[in-house]
Amino acid sequence: MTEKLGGAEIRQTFIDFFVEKAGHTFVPSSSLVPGGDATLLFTNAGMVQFKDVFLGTDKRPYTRAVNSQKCMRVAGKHNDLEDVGRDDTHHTFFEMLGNWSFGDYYKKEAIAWAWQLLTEVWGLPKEHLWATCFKDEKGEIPSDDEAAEYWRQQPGMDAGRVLYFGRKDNFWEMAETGPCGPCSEIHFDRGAEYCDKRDEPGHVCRVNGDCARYLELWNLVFIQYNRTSATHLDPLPATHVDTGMGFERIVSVLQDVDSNYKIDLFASSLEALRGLTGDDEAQMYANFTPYRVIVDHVRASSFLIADGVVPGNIGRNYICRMIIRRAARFGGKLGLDEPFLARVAEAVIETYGDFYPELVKNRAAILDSLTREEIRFARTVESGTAHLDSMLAELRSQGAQVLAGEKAFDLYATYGLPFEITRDIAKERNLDVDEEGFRAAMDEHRLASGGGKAMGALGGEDAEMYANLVAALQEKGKLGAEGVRYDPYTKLEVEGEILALVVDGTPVEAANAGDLVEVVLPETGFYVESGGQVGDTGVIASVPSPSGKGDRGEGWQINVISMRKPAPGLVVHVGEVERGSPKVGDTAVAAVDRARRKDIMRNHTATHLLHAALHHVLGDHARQAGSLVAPDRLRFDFTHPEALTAEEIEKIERYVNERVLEDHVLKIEQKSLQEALDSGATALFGEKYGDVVRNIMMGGEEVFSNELCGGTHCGSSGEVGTFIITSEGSAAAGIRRIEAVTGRAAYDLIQRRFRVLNQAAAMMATTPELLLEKAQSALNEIKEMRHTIAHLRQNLAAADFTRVLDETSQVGEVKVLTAVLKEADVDTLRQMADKFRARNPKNAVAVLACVVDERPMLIAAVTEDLVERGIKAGDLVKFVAAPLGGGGGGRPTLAQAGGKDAAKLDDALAGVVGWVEEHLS
RNA sequence: GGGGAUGUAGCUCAGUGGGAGAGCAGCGCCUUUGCAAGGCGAAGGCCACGGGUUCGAAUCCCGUCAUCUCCA
Repeated sequence: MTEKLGGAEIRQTFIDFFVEKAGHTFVPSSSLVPGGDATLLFTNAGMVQFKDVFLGTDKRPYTRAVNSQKCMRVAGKHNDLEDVGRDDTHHTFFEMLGNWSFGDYYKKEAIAWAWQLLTEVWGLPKEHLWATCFKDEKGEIPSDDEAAEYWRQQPGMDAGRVLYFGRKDNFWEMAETGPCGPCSEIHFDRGAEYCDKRDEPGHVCRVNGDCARYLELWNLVFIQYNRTSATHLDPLPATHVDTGMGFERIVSVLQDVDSNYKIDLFASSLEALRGLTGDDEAQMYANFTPYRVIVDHVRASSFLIADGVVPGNIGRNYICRMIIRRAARFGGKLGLDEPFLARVAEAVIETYGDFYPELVKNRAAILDSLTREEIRFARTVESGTAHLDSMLAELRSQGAQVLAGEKAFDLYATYGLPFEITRDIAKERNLDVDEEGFRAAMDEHRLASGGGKAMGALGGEDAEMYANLVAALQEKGKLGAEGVRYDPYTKLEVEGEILALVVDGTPVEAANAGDLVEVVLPETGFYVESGGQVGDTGVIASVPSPSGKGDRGEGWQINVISMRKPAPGLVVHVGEVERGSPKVGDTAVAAVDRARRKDIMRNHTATHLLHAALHHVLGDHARQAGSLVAPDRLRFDFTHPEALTAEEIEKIERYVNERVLEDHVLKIEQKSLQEALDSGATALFGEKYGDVVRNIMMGGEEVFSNELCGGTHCGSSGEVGTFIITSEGSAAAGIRRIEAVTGRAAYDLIQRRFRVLNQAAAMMATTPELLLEKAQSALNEIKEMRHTIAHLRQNLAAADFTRVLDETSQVGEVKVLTAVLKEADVDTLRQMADKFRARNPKNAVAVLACVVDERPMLIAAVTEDLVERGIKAGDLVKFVAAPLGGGGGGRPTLAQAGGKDAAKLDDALAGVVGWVEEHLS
């Protein structure tokens, strides 16, 4: 090692080595969001984007590849997020360097190149390198002597440094079944001084040991088997190489530093952070954990946001939030209470932006999302702390010392207050928190949330049947190597022989009327649901044979209701047999429902226009996060932090309609992914593209829409017709959803709205233009009238009341008033009762009644001195209401009741005097 | 996908089955040399939405939606 290489140079020399020396194609890192793999939360290894190549369901135009893949390892089976940053080796986000052979070179070349790169290009001392090979401890799988022999042949490699290990270390499997094979690892001996177990008696440093002296640098996987069961391996016809080298680790070795966090790639982030805390280097290393946590997490979240994963409360978005909040929390430990993560993120973008341009492109979104999340978190902590305060106050009043773990968990699960913060605050007040109880409550919660069933089954068990079906048809020459020819773009109607029929998952020779059947044709124009665009429907019908006129009666018809791709190369029409009985070998015409398809095309083209409009009106951060293109409507989810204003919605709608009226011709081209991206096309994260992509552009000279898309589109934007946004709302935190209609649906909507408007205007005896004013004045009038009526009622009731005020009975010195005030409502009764008590502050009881909607209502008022003598308004009013079929209650001095039968009101009131006599003590 | 919490005046929130409230902001008048402020007054509410229980629901029950939050 002469001169230290920078991290960026190390990455580049790796790529250049394989591109220049060995003819590899450089393949850019795929998104952190794995395309088309629902079993995976994040891309966690270099092989993710090549998985289908190994499985044989995807082909690439190259057989040798080299890449540096963005990876996230967080959550998943082992949630070790809390540990990241506490040591020098773990990361949430990291890069994985790899070279790949798809049925091309194998062990000999892979080993030789690896050796050459490490020792000659990077100049690692040969005597410090060790290699491991596979030897089955069960003796069932052959040892990989071939690889071992190649290792021994490398210049400067000593045979004593080639070791064998068993399945755990040196046999690689993608899953319980599928491609697998032995692997070979290269380990680096950093020297005895790196051993961190020197104090442990009996410790011996060794490869695959447990101390820090030996580092696994590079894993070369040789895929040569297909595992069909736990005990059976078939040799593969073609063998592959899959290698992976943890980037941060190799950089730390080449730069000779004792921590992944001391490599140059973290330097500017740490420096930015120190600029905020004021620590010097020594102070930082003395308290390195918060620094490591923050720079790791900011790097991870910056890359996530660049790939469209904004902080939120579900799935990937939630992970992003968790990472950001953890970083913010550790910032607190450094005394950083104001939002600061964006400052660190700037350093990350600076460091990584050259190789990962998505960071630069999404700079504003990254900085903004981080700061917003920090603010949100601060708010959460503040309100959580308020809850904690009241809990601690209660605790203290009970003289307790320890806050129950359950309560601490409640704070966390319900109000988002992290346990550590709870503990710290409690500590400040000399109180303790039951951590064990907290963990127990957490486990219980995990169980209650139904852990584990989040991942749906992927690929039905019938996949094999369909794969066999394709193979059989290809063997018979009925299908080409590519399988069913699929062209939804130019052919809406095709004619062909029925190649297969499947009913209830079994291939059949013929189907009958009423059967739900899957139909395989040599080619089809029916679109299969993809990229949000729903599949086509239509009709498959028999073609009368040219000779016989008589088969008309034997003709059959299948109504196609959906489409699917159950296996690579196979497209099936799912439909119901309407009449007749289709047979394998029959000639058929498959025709897409054209009107429906045209509606879909309008909506899809409109979706692209909408996407462009969002960029134009809201900014580049508004990116697609989901889409549905159906015949009757379109739905579009996109990243945007707040609700749209009415003006924004109007602007967006106007922008789309203007582009429609300008009638732009759509330019649709097939080109390489790189070419498309270079031209500025928007690649949607989560979508998966082969190397040749379909690029759709609008705008001629000034392109305003440029997307990769496999969907079907109008010839020109004018065909879309009117575009109307029907709703705007929230789909998830940080994600807004717009629904819209076009063409026929838009016209129907307009017509319906016009009808309502016209009818409403007619009803109000005015014109649509003046309707708003008229409605407003009518509402004002109604309000005024209500006031007036209430007022008049009160006056009437007051007059009534004055009339009956003196018609009281005496029970001893107690004055008892009962009256029915016909015009009153409950409010008025209450006022009257108050008035009565004001006039008779002592020794008075009143029961007033009215009738509302033919139902009796009662109010009883009792002066306070009588309450002490046993006359309670609640009891009294209950007594009166009972014969009316009701009940009541309230405060001792004022109570209210209702009943059902107003006719008995007088009788019921007549009982009041007796009741008072009885209860007065 | 599942658990918990919240939804009341423009804002922050109180209100445990019977009169929908407070503070702040806004409006009017008054006090004050001015500022800061103080006093008085009026206005502002489908108590998220939809069902149910009840004589009676902001309040209890069920459902929906939205926001916050945790687990996966």
